[in-house]
Amino acid sequence: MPQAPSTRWCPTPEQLMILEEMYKTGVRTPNAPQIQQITAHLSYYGKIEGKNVFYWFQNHKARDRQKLRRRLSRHQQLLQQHQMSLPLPQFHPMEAAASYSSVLHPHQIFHQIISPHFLQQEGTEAMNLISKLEASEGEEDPERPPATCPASYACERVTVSEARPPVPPCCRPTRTLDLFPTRSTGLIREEGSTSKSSSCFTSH
Amino acid sequence: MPQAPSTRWCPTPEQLMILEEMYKTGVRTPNAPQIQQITAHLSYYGKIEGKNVFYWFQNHKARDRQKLRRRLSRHQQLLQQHQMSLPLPQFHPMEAAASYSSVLHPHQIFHQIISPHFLQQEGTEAMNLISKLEASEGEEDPERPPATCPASYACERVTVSEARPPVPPCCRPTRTLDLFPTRSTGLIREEGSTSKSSSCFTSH
DNA sequence: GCAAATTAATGATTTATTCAAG
DNA sequence: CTTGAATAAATCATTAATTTGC
Repeated sequence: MPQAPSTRWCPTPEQLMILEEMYKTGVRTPNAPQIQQITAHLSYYGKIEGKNVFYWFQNHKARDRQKLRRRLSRHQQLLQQHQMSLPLPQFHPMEAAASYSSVLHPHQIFHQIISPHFLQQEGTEAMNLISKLEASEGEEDPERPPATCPASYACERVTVSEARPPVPPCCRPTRTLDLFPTRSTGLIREEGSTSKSSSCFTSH
Repeated sequence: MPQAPSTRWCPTPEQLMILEEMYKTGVRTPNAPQIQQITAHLSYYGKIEGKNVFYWFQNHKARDRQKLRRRLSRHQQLLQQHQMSLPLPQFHPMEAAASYSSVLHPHQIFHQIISPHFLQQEGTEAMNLISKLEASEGEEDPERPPATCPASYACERVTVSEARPPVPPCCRPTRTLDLFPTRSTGLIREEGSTSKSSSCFTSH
């Protein structure tokens, strides 16, 4: 492949890595001299112009903000939805929230089966942290030798599993799965996409 | 108690299969309700808690990224060797950092070069910069729907594109899983969609 | 073949960052 | 400037694979 004209800058992995490092370090809107300098360094790894550097920071910063905004609005929606009654038969708050907008991919989430217990466990993580901090009494989960639960985020203790016997490996049903019904999908996007978190819905 | 305590969750093949399917489909960071739901379903196949699901996605995602990064840096090295002929006037920290392989220590790297005057950015100058830098063709647009990938890591331009189709029918266990929908959104960013195929399927 | 010894995977924790709100 | 919220990265720890000596 003769390599098309290549109308625009295509950062090499090294360049990208360096730029991201700088971003992490705090660089956001480098001024002309800075850009020059950066460009000079990056040019070692491949063709690049000052404007590329400039645009990169502009875009990166903007997209970062955008990402956050999205997360935020999603989160808010989630909170809001929690207070409303379920609009649709199968549309749960979380789904609605998660699937929302900007990304235009309303997909998400496996709704369907949402069992009743769903709505009651929202207490979660806050509780977790609190109990953790208070070093209260261990409730369920007698045997949790060390650190008890999930550190920061994680999760809520789902008690769902207790509804069913452990199912020793040898007894596992093999045929099984019946899974999720489908439709929705997962959310994708990237890591942050969904509203955040695995926890936290307790409003704050 | 003859039975060893078994300190950590050991996913059953079915659970693993389902989780991987979900991952492939795009699920990356399920939020609490989603985790609950997933947990509820998976609990049918064996003991499992919400935190296990949470951790699984965290780890899987992280290791996927890690894998990609590793591939990338290898690629970089190759590229570098190509350019290695260029004499270096002086080896700057950033270059050194960038050039050395996978696990680089992020912090510290750029501090020296940048910190000093770098952080004193002046917002207003941005516009002028464009002209200065000769930003002739106004391309990039800061706020753009994430149709593509968020500049951030995103494009770590992986050359390995592996947009895989939703779920190849042929690979689905016949009567078992019925997994999900599968609709790929193709959004996945940095991590390729692949999930590792786990080795744990056998035995258990 | 089969365990003890090693090594590879991967579950679980901890630590650092990021942006925004107060 | 500090704190809140939510990770992602780094790291620790255990389990499963495998290799190896008999």
